[in-house]
Amino acid sequence: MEAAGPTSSPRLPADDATGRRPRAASILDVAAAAGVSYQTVSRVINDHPSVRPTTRELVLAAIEELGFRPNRAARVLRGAPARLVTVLTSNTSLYGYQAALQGIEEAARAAGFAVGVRVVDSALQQQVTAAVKRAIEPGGSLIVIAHDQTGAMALEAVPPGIPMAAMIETPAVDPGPERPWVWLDDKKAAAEATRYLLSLGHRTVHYLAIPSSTQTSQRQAGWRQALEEAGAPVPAPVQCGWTPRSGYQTGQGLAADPEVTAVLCGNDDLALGVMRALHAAGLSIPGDVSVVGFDDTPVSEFLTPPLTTVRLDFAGLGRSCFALLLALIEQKEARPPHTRRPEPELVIRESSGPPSLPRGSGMTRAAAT
Amino acid sequence: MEAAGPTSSPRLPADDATGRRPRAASILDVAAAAGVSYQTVSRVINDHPSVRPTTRELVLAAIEELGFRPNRAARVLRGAPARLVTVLTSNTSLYGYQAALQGIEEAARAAGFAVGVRVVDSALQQQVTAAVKRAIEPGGSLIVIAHDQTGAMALEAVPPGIPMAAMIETPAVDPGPERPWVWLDDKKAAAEATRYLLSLGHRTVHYLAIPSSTQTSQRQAGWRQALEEAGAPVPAPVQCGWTPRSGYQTGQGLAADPEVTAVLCGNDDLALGVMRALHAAGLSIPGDVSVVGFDDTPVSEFLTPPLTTVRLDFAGLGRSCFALLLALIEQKEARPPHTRRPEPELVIRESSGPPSLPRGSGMTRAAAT
DNA sequence: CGCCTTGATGTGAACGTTCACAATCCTGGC
DNA sequence: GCCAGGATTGTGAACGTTCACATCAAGGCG
Repeated sequence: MEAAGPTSSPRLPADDATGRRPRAASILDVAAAAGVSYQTVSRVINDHPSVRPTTRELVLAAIEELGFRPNRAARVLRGAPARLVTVLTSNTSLYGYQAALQGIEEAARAAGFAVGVRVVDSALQQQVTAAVKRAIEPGGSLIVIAHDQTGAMALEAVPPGIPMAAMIETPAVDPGPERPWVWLDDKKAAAEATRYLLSLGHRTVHYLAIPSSTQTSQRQAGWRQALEEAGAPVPAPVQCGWTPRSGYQTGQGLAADPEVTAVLCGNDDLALGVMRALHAAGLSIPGDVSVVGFDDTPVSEFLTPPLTTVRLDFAGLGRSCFALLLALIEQKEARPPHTRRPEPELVIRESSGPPSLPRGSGMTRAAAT
Repeated sequence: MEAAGPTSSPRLPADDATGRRPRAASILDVAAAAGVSYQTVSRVINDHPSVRPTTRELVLAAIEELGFRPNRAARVLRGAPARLVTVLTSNTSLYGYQAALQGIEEAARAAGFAVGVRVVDSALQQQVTAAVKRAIEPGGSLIVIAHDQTGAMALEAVPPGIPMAAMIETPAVDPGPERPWVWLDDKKAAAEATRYLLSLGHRTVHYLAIPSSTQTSQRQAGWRQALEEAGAPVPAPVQCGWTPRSGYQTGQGLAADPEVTAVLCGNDDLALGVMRALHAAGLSIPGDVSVVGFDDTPVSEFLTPPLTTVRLDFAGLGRSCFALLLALIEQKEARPPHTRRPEPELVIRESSGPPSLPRGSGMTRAAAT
């Protein structure tokens, strides 16, 4: 690390004798070196068919020697697509967002696209609109992560005509293939998780909601539907934030309510906070209360107890989303590829189990009816 | 979400009647609308002093009306700095990297810079060098996150002359202010955490190392130094990966070794895995083994038990790093601002406590001298 | 009153690339 | 040996911006 090595000069913009950064080699420099016209060089770097093989070799050698790389700005100025995707998101640290970004980056890199990130953190439509406008570059494209209110507003604010795809919350009705939108079907998954908890013998399941761009998310709708189909009582869903702290605060309330024996949390961070609060209140998991999360973050498997959760492949969704965008840009068939949607999957671990009624009776404390 | 709203057309690149995207307004359009020359418009958007106030108003009105925004590509082509920073990193999901990226993004956004992300995932110098070359845009700048081998290779591969700053591992000796490098001094923090554990009465502290770009990281050196100064035995450090799984696997070995009563982990994810393994082996934390991590990730406070850890402000470091880069680019005084380094801080929670010798004697099993 | 300075504005050129079109070179058929 | 016609190569222009320089009006000053 501390070896001075070959790069011993301080990294300052001005570098050579003239005090100017040495201009990068251009197509003209290559042309001169190869003894051809600049247009021939252009043809070579664009794989135009009618270049004599010997000429091509000549040019390629010159390119190699001069370390030539085409100037992206010039291409874009000329009207070429910039092979750039800017990700619009309200957050970069929450698991779902971060994993989505990772998936997009992977796919974009594989396709030779540059990736930009622009965080939009306002809740005011006007400011969001302005931020979206700033994010639009000539020749560029957009992916909007619209898992929340701000994201949905950003999606709304994207003007027509610019290549775009979006990751959205599960919609109530399929918007149809002409909308460049992808999502994970978490309604089904929420229902499955709820049915699973009911099947363990719980009388009902309480739901902790993460913020949503809609009044009631499909995640919540799936939960409700499963309860109703089973004839179980439907408790009021509890509105929470995204963070473990939010789950912790909510969990303190749940701990005091002996009716609560099973909790479905809108994400794993909430579940983590809930488990902490329950544990601190002297309740055992899953002995007294079962806790199920959403996401399957990398840590969930190693919590105490390991968390039962619905795995959501946000990285895969990000890759799909980019694939959709790419198809749109390249317009192969004018029909979006309708990429496979990664299926959510319930991962059963140790934070869920049969109830021991009345709660608290089990191994922890004496019953109190 | 599903409201068709004002944007009812499918988002396809071709949009208006001609099938071409409508060209964005240029400086010439604005000039025509305002009845001045294009150069005057250029002067207005660049805050050139000698424009008559009335003229300026005229131009600004035209800009507003046409929704004009200067074409970045054209400016860059002309030689202007692109106000673009590309973050080179080997990872986007690990906490330290992700928090650093977040900090950089915040600072960059505040300064009106666009942010690019480029993941370099090879361990081969040649491939890393090629990736770095590809990441360099005329007029652009670079931030290298060099917390690991790949990052250090990338840093090495950045040619002189392009504006760059880097986040590095704590160096053994201060490289001096002319290196545009920032870091968190985790040597001191590691020593502090180690002394803290010794002060609780532990005979020694075991260290689980995350991968490093150097043979022995300063984090590890701080641990060793604290042990030596206290005259405590120095166990062989255990090389681990980054993930909870890696910590879990290592933790299984530690659980079997009755000598181990205090473990210092290179990051919180390792600590999490270790705690899981110890717990699974029937050991109590901190009763049998104390566990201390590094990072203070958002979940650490809510683990069972809450994790004692060294808080590292990667987001703050990212902001500092960008500030350094910006100073370099703007060359105010040719002296880097020597931004304040966020200080690591030991956060004592419940995963650490006095030992109960011999291990397992305390409340868990019978003593055996 | 005319010269010089200063402020305000306009014109030409250049950044690096690709498109449209023109020019040149072959190759083969007759 | 000549010419059609494809293959190959070259020239001019344009993308949107800013720098360098020219122009023009107005004002200060001797």
